[in-house]
Amino acid sequence: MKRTTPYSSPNTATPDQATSQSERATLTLREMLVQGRFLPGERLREVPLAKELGVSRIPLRLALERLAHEGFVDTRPTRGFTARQFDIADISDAIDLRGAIEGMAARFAAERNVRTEELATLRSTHEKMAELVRNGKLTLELVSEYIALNAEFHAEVLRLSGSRQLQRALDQICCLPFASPNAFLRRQYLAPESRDLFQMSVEHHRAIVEAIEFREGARAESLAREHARIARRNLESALANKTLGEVPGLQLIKL
Amino acid sequence: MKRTTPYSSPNTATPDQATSQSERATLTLREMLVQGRFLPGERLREVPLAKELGVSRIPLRLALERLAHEGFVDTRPTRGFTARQFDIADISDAIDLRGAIEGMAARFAAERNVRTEELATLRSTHEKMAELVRNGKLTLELVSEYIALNAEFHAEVLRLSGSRQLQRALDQICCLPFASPNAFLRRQYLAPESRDLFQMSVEHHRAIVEAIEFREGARAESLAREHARIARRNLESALANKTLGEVPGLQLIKL
DNA sequence: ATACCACGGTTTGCATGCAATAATGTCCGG
DNA sequence: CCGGACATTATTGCATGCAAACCGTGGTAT
Repeated sequence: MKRTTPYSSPNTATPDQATSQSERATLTLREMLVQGRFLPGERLREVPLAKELGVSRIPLRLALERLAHEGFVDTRPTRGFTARQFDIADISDAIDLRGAIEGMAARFAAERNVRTEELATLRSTHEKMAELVRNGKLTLELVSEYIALNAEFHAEVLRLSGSRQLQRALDQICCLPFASPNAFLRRQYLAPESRDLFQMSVEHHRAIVEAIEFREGARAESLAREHARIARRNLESALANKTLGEVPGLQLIKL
Repeated sequence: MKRTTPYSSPNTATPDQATSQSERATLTLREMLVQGRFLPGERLREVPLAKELGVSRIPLRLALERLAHEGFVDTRPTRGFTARQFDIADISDAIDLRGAIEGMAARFAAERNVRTEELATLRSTHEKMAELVRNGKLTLELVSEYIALNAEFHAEVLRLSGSRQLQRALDQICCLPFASPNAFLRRQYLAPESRDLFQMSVEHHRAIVEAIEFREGARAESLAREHARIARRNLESALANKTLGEVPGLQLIKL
């Protein structure tokens, strides 16, 4: 039950490779919740759920406890767990919150990181992304590559901030699948203004690297904040076009 | 195991009034961890710990799981839990992070809250605090009252933000006892510049209310951020004067 | 001397079953 | 016909005990 790297959020792991029953239960249940398998507010009874998941109640309970901390279920003592409902405000705010924390991370990186050569990885990741976007049309395959690089980029900024607390805070926000920086990228790929959005992202990244390099903390911070707003544009666009299907975790939104 | 109101952080509850074994275990263990009862990195073996706490391993395990999410213990699968070590950077960053989130809350309150009469509670809480500080010397008793009002004030700003996500984020940060807005107040009471710091706090609050009232989001945000820095001043001062004892959770800091 | 493996004790992970509490249905009085 | 007390069922909370994974030790082969 370790989340090894930031932004490699839990949704990427598959239940099959779980090392323990409680981990399998956690992964499967989280997936079920994200898929909207439960009605909002629906009570999750332990015995039937355990039978369905093929685990006993003890690991199931541990899984529910974790998911409660991650915000997927609510808990009332001696009255069990209920599926959590999210609304648009939750998504918007979660994205903004991520922006604020990533903003702090970028600022810390700018203010604290001294050695230029430490920026090599960040710069190289940025270059690869810029290359992808520069070279003609993005295929689905290239988008997957972009997504991986994007996760790397965000993780590297976080690493450069050197702050465990920021890391923790971001981990906890990105538990919500729709709050992660990659949440909307597959959908963005389908958007009419797709190309523009990817280009804007890359330009944001470029400027962030530059700001960190020149120790421009305030600039780095506001850039990272604004960068997160692309996700909100995608959210609005997805809502308008009813293309929520491409976005992980958006099935369980109350409209 | 519900945290009903924000800022009424877990440390206030006593293990005696726990309704379940796992809750009692959580409260007791958290207290033990905060008191520095374990060496940093020390492995927490379930059987002896359970015996010491007078509960069985199942509720203890649930407690450990929760504390892992709160950041007090680390976990490695099949290798148990270990006591977490904190350092000065963790505290500083946690305080800054709180400032950032409270800043967002203040901004949201300014940008979203429309009706003036909704500010009545906030204003009244602020007035009471101002009164306390205005009327001569703060006794220990008055400081306790101040602390309660301070929690109320911060909770009210959060409430006015209307954001569940911010609430969640703040709850999670304030799990760390030294990150809460009240963490340093008892210590601040003992500081030579005590009076000035309380006055400064009240002035911050006044300005925050004003900014919210006039919909000055950016101002509200930066005020709330700066307001949190008072805690960092207290931290530095406590470090310099070696008066860490007055600050909850500062026994477990590696210097 | 070092690397490897076998093995015993220790510790975690989990399934089962029981007790206590909450939800639900039933019956009776108004 | 409706509301409240009580009985019944359903559901959570937990203790016990067992099995598997892990760690350290010692012995053996290279």
